[in-house]
Amino acid sequence: MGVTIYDIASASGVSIATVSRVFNGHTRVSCSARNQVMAAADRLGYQPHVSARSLARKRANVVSAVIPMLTNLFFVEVLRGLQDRMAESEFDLLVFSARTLDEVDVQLDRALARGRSAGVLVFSSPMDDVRARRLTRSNQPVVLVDSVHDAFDTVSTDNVEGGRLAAGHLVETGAERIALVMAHPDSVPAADRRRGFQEVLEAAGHAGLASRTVHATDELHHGYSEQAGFEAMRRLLDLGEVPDAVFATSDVQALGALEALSMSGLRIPTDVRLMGFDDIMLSRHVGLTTVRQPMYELGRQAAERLVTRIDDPTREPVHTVLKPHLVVRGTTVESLMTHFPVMPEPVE
Amino acid sequence: MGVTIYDIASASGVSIATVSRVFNGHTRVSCSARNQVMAAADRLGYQPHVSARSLARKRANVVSAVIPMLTNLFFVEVLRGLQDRMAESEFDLLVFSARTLDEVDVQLDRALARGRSAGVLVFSSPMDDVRARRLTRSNQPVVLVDSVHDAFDTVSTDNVEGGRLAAGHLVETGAERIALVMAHPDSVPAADRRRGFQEVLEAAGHAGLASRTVHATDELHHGYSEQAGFEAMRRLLDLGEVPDAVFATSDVQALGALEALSMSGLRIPTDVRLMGFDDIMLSRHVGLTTVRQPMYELGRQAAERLVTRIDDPTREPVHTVLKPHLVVRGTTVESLMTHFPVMPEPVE
DNA sequence: AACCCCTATGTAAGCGCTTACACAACCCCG
DNA sequence: CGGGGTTGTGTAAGCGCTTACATAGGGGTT
Repeated sequence: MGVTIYDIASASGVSIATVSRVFNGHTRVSCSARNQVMAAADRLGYQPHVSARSLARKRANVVSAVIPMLTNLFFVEVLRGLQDRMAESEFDLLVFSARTLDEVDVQLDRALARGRSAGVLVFSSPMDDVRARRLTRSNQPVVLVDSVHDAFDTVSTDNVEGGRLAAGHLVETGAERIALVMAHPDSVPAADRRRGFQEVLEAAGHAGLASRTVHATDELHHGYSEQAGFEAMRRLLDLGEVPDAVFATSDVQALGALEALSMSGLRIPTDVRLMGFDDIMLSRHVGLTTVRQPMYELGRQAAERLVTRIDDPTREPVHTVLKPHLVVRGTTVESLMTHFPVMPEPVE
Repeated sequence: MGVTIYDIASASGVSIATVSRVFNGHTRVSCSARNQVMAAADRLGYQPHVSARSLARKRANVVSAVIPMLTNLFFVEVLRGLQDRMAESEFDLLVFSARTLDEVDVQLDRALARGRSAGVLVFSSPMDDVRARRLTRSNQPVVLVDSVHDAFDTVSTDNVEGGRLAAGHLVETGAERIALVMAHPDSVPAADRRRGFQEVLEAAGHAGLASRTVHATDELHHGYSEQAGFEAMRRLLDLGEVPDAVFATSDVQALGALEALSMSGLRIPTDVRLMGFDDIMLSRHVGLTTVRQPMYELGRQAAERLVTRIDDPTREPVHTVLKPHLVVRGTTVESLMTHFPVMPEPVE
């Protein structure tokens, strides 16, 4: 059924070792032997058997990516970066996506299965010690994306700085009663964003953020969903005082908040300025001001890092931190508010 | 480094065959032996070696998905359905995404590599005979999604019907000068949509569609991009006559067209009605009228079909055709036009 | 011509698992 | 109590490949 190196060997009059060598470029093989083998392989349509190879080499030519919530477009963008980098390498990409945060551990198990992959990318998953030990024990190269831990390579965005950018922008637009729609407090990125946000606000003499903070809580996604943002915003409005600016710790939440605000008859940005975090594709179309994470780059660099580490598993962990950027659109600046926002952007 | 069945065998005082049997549920094993093995495996942290297993079983526990253009949110939705179904099975999912349509063949090659996977899902790729033969020769279970070919299982949407729905809606809204933004003519789904569209238009006595048809051409994506839609719309407007309704064969194209229209100072839907096809997430937020493909379901069913076929490779190919639905929003009906559209929808 | 070294190749031992086959122990029945 | 059928287990032969080691030539050197 399948053409094996034995077939090629007998068809080209050499031993299987030579055939194998040809297909690995490895050792020196005479030109004539190489040609014979190539010709035979071509004629018979030989393809090396992937599993046999991984077994013999003790190394898979696949890497795993564990991604929570493919519903969040953030991950889609990151995934693209990942894909693009991986396509350039010898590795294929196994995607383990989790519908809920609880499922992450299940998928992590699948991803870590022995012989499964040469390395693992873990996205946006809080790294408690239990999980970290699991990763360490698996004895595989690991790269964390959008979360940080000393023991592993990490690629993430400077979330504190992102929070600062957001606060700076809102203050500049003259906002007074600034509110915050937070994700689940366990989310480290969200906590960091808040920290930077608060820091700048306090420095600018704005008090009372705490009383205007609501948590988007949905058990499944740590608050990172439109629904959760919507509900959080409703709760915020129910508090009585209408804020004149809202920062949501992610775009999906901001979109939910947007719905809630406009349902309450509030005008954006006249009555309330609104901004998010990430800059997913949608935000451009909706005209949402946000802090851009270089998502594609996050994915690309993570892939890069993993490939490097697979090559040399002994080096010290490297922590890459990418800079976020402010992207000002209509939800904070009246003059930028158009129903149909900007020009299509060519794809990265 | 790795715990093998040999370790478990000696630790539990049985032979490797018994250990293997325990881990495959397969043959009858005595309760006591089973317990011993389980205990030892637990104690030593045994995990079966994935590659060794595939090699011995002659069957991988992985399936491949070849997906063009993860930039198009359509595929993201389908991918989610796929993922969800696969998570329920024993199979893990290898994702081969292509940046351009040309890359599809490259990725197909990787996906078809011998021993790589138990089956392959191919998305939205025109099936010429060359490709079909490649797939057949690879001798693997194959399921086509969003494209059709007699020799394989397929899961797709009734695109002709979708085209009819679109035309019906536009005619109903009283449109007179109806235009079409097509994808590359090689795209079978787009051609089908056009066919249904045209059919209804002619039946309703509308002539001249041909002269109001432009092709979104971008070499890389068969016209399925915002940019291509934008440019096509510009060309359409340059023709002189301003249409009062435009149907684009996909939402991404429609979004590009939307930009072009509003840049020309045309009001939507007052001056020009606009609709797309797919109903990607974005469309809801932008308020784009469209014909909804059940994308998630497309993915799920494709996965289902593949799993079934892997179980029984001999059965006749099955062709599943899902029904599209009209989704009316603000870009065709004035009264539905709100700046910030609808309530967040819970995720499927 | 004896020596050494280098290159090209072959032989065979795995990699960790599945599974056909053989066999021993046991039970039921006549 | 012996024959025939279970049932549980072990032995060993792969699955298709990589690779350490051995070996056979073929120079080049002294």
